[in-house]
Amino acid sequence: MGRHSCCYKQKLRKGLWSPEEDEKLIKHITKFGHGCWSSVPKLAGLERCGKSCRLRWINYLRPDLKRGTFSQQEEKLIIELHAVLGNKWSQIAAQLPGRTDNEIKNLWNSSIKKKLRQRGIDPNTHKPLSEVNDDHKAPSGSNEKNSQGSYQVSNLDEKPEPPAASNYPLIDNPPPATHEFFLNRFVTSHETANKQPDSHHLSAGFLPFNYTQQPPPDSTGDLFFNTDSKSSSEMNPEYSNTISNTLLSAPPRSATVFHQNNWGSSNNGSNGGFFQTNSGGYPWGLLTDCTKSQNQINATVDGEQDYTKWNDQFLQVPFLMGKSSIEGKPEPNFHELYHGQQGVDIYNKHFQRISTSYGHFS
DNA sequence: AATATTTTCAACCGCCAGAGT
DNA sequence: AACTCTGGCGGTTGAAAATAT
Repeated sequence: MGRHSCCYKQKLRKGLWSPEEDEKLIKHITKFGHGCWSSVPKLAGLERCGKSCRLRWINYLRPDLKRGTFSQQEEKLIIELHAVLGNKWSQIAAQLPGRTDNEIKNLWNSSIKKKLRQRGIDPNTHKPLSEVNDDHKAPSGSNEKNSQGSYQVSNLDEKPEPPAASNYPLIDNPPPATHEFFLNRFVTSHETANKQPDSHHLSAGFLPFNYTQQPPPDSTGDLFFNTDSKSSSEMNPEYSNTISNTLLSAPPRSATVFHQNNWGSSNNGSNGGFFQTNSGGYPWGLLTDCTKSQNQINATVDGEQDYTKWNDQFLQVPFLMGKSSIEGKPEPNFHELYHGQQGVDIYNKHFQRISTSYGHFS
């Protein structure tokens, strides 16, 4: 029953990765990108399944991970996001640059949950335990529900008493838990991203980074955000369809393999380009796909494949989820925000993948 | 110092959706 | 339509590390 095919293969190593395996994987991806993960083990000389390689890279080896302990600000943000998104770890991770969903999930399960309970908050509902279970009397700390039905959480590392010790409220003036909250929050907290002189902005919200101007005519792999308030039908589907494919990987930040200069402009020389193709540079990420023959993959190795590159600015600015009108736990609704209309699911999917990818690689 | 217990977190598992055949 | 393959996700496990006794 339904085990992943890779698990059937014999002689595949499991368990912790050795430094030698790490080195092989790093060398391979640094040089060739991951392409199709299922082909990585063979090409990299690893006795692992592709899934294991992917996980090792995403959660541990990719160079843009922050590592280290979480700051109080990060913990606070995780709690806020969890209150709205629930256990959508990948979506939460998308808002915390350099952090992985696995890392956040571990933090939540090992630490934050406990802290919240100690402060009388049910970590599942984010309501006082007294409301969740009549047998539990919530402490008279700083986490009481306010008049709007939300609660405030003080610094979780502080002792619950006295209430005045609350030095960072969870949400200053907590609105209902909808994505409007995120719109408001991030627009203000990242407003500098909107001050780029050449930026185009969304009227209904924002995507806080510069967009490409127009895709170069010969580019096939560029990310293209049309920001001229056109409807989705006006957005060139040829380019929009490339979004998910171009955002799966990021270049290494290591100075030895990554040069900012190669990222800044589109390959037709115009400014404002985010991604660059057809101009050599550093292979990273989705260089190949599973539909290519081995010869084509080899051609990639020889440097004939288009490379997708990330703009460093993009990597540093959090992505934003769109407003959702769905009641209860909302789902990101990118196209509604972005295009002002519904029914273009592909944009939603792209958005989610972008958001996730951004979280993974920033 | 030795042992027991608890915590951390890297990795795995199973499921799902999408794409391709 | 049914099947396979793949990537992605959230839940869970268990070895290693940290802490308590």
